[in-house]
Amino acid sequence: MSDERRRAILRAIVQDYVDTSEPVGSKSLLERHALGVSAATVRNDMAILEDEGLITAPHTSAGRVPTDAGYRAFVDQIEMLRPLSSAQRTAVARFLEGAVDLDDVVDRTVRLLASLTRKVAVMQYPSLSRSRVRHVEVLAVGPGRIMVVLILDTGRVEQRIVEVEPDPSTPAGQERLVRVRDLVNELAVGRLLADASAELASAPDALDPADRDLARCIVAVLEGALVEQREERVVLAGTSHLARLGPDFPLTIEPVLDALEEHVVLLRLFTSLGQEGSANGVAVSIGHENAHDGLAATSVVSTGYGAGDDVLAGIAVLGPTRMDYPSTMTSVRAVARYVSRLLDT
Amino acid sequence: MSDERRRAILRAIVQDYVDTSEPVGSKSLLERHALGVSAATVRNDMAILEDEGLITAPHTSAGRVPTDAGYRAFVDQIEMLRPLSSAQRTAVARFLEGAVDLDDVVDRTVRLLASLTRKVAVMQYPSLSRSRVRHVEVLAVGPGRIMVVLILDTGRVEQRIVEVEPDPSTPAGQERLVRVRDLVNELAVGRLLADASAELASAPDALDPADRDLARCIVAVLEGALVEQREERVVLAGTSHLARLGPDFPLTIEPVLDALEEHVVLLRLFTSLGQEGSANGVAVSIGHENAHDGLAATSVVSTGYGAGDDVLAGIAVLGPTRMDYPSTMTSVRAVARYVSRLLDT
DNA sequence: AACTGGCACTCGCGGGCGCTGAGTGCCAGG
DNA sequence: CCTGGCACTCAGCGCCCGCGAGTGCCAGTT
Repeated sequence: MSDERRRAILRAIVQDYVDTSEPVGSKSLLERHALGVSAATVRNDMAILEDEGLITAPHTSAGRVPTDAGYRAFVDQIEMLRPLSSAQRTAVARFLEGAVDLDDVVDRTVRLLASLTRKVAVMQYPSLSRSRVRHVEVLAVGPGRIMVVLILDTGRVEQRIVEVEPDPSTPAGQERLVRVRDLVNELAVGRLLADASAELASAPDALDPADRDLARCIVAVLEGALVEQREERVVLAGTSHLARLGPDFPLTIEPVLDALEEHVVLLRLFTSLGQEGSANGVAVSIGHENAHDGLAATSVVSTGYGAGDDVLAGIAVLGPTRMDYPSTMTSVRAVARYVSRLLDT
Repeated sequence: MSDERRRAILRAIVQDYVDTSEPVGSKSLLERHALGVSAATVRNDMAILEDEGLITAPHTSAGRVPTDAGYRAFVDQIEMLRPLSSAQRTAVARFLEGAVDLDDVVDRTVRLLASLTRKVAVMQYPSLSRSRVRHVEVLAVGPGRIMVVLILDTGRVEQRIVEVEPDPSTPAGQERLVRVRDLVNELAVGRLLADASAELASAPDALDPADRDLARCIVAVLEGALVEQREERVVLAGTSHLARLGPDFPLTIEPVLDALEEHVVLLRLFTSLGQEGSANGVAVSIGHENAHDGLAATSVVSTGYGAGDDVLAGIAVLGPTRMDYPSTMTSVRAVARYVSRLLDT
């Protein structure tokens, strides 16, 4: 029956522990929060919370500290996020305003988020698979080699050089290139990369045999680019904030730094974004919930961003499990929205 | 007159301190090194070395520790570097062998160097200014816009989209593009980017007026790419090794992490490479010698690499000033040589 | 049944104390 | 110019002890 109160106590413990970074005991809890009960009652509830595995005592006769599961419960019961303060909001807008190109947007965004949250910020470049084709260009470079250039609406440009038969640098070859290029553009422009790729799969059949090989080759390049969405670049900032991780530094910071260097690991942070964890559109992964062992002492707050409705890529913040989840979630969400709006133009 | 002996003592102090990471005293020095003199003599010499600012005592009645200047003197008197052990050599070769493209070479190299030295490795992508032009392509993308693609012999591809008058997508415009492109290629292919740029500066004059604007435009793009050599990408690995920096972590690691995030700072590490500090071709920057304040507690060992004789870019290792300079220098030089050979093919 | 006040118990943390040992500077003698 | 010896310093370590925050449990109240 006192379930509601126990939730409140858990919430209070998490808040105090985040504030003070010291284990919190029944008495000091009452000093800071006006729960309507006595210390003894709080103690009893704490004992129950400990049985449930939500909090734990580092030593006998010390206060309690939330466990990963405790933070999880705390995060799950968050219903609404306060919006950013207006001062912060203008700071965000101002900082992002000056960006000149895509690289600059990403760079500024990730730095902004890092300094806003005082944690490590991670940002994925807009995903190829979710962006649309703006133009495909094909050109001959040297005998027997062509270059395929793919321009996407996010401003990304991908190019690849491939060998091809027959020699495209002859006049006849040139003509063929133009023909195939026009066809490809007609079919692909304006579509999602994935859709375009599917659409084009059947394209070679519509051509006369001489052109088929060439077209297949171009399609293969597009598909290659699609597959490489996994190899997306990831940018990060604010690693120095890791220095505030805990008192037992060297042990705890080392695996984290290692993890941050593995781009594969970083990209995996964003895989679960489809599900949209909380109702707020922000996903939180706490401590051991993280796939990578090196991140067992950290939590990741992530969300997606993108022009319009499409989720192009992910953006996240990484910090100690002992973090101010609500405000971090607010910051991540706000920055994601701003950058989305920015990319929309 | 005992100058030679004092040098030997300094050398011994540096070696012992690097090994033990504890201040070294006169007595323990004699236990590990067969200098032909007594402890008292060593003490006297130490006092002199301290007066010269090469060593310092953290507390009264503690041993001595080398200062930045002490390390400098130590490094300057190194004459030859031992080559890599054959086991290491095969490990290096094996690790780099599997690289599939330029990105992979850089990635593997920097990781290799980090794990070899157990320090942070920093590597600059091959510099544009030192690489040669392989091909220039120009194509119309949409009305009034052309795309200039620059292919370099290091495998890099740079592209830029620019607005141009008159409209190049008309048949006449197409012809113009081809004409100018052929001219540019004729003049630029095979040259260093810088040379090509200079050569092309006068090119527009040789064309009839209608083509001039277009040619100027292309030249401007080339020059833009040249200027951007400063914005070269830098890759790093092994940041987790920073955890072994010193006992007073948070204070010392934080500014270093910050510095590592500023690519401008990292690039500046390589500016002095022209001078070729030591006779070994490896440059060392110790503690406060570093331009950036955040690196005051670290030393940087750097050298250049590149296909053939040209120095394309830099590669470096960053670690605490208390490091094994000779072996670090050996590793850096060896890896630079291997990667140079690799790029030469 | 649920809450409260009280009580006995635990134990981490910080301060004070004294010893030890490595290290130093200096001096007188070879 | 080097050496052995001597007196001095002081950081680090181990030890002890008291404080105080925190706990669990129990008996009493509502």
